[in-house]
Amino acid sequence: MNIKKLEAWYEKNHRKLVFRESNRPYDIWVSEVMLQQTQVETVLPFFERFMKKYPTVLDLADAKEETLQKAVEGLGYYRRFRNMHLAAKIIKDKYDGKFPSTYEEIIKLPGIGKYTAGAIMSIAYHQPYSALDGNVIRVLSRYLGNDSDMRVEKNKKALDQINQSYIEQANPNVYTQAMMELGALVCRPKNPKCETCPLQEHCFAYQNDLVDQYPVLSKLNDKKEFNYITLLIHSEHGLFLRKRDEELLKGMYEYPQFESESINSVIEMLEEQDIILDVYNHHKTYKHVFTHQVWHMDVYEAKLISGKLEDWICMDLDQIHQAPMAVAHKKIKK
DNA sequence: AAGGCGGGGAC
DNA sequence: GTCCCAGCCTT
Repeated sequence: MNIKKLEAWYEKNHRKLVFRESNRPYDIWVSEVMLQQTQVETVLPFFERFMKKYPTVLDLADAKEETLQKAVEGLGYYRRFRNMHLAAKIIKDKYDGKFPSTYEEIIKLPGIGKYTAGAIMSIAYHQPYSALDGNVIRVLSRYLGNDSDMRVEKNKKALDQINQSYIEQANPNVYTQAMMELGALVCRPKNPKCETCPLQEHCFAYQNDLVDQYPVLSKLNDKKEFNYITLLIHSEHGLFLRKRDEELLKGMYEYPQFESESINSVIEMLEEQDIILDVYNHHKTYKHVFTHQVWHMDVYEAKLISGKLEDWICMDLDQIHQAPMAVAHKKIKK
């Protein structure tokens, strides 16, 4: 690979991104975790607010769980930030607040896998460690004409080793960022701009007019569909919400909902638990799509006549505004 | 090795 | 609307 040409392309064409203006490992870490599964444009405002709120790893370690969740509300994959919080506490307690500087220590931290560890090592510490994300997989599989399924771990590992051999010949800091930037700006999933690509001369896919055949990614399983009756339960002091305890959207607040297709069966089910509702309005039907699930939410408004479930929390409008809530329920609005 | 885990952007 | 994108962790 013509690494010199790649690096020159990067120096001339890369975007100016706030999280690249710092070389603190903390900043690189926070941005890379936010960038997992998430586009740069989406991350930008979150990163700036986050850094104002938690300027150092010690501020993050001392953060209140719900305040932190609220700070990342809307980014999705919230487990990332529960792990980040745990890692910050480990850095505070075990590393005296100083971000560890070896690959072996960094990859042990919760929420940091091979990619993020490689990104921190190369970008923040200028060490030659491969950081193979989706962008780099796309660039390399096209460049090399590698048509193996990149959802299969051993195929990814083969590409990772090639990437490792490249970064050892490069300026690690520039190389990692250049490959990701090339994947984002030029070697895009659709409508790649091959005519401006610094690697086109030796790119297998481009030279053979096969760019749209790469990377090869096997299909994901179908999504499971769920029908919910979702309740906006009014009482004198506000609405009832509950805090989710299951892995999906753990810790986020939601309106009580029950897996069912009819409001009447939910009313009956609650009556058996001595909860009497006056359901007075069918608000709207919402659909929310996750990676592996689809929720169909039939939303009703009700007045609570008597009783309540253990996990129902009455909140006024201000409290609801403060509570971290996933988009699935946040978009339910009157 | 496979499945769970959100949300947004392109079209 | 439909399709596409994608690291880390648990099982």
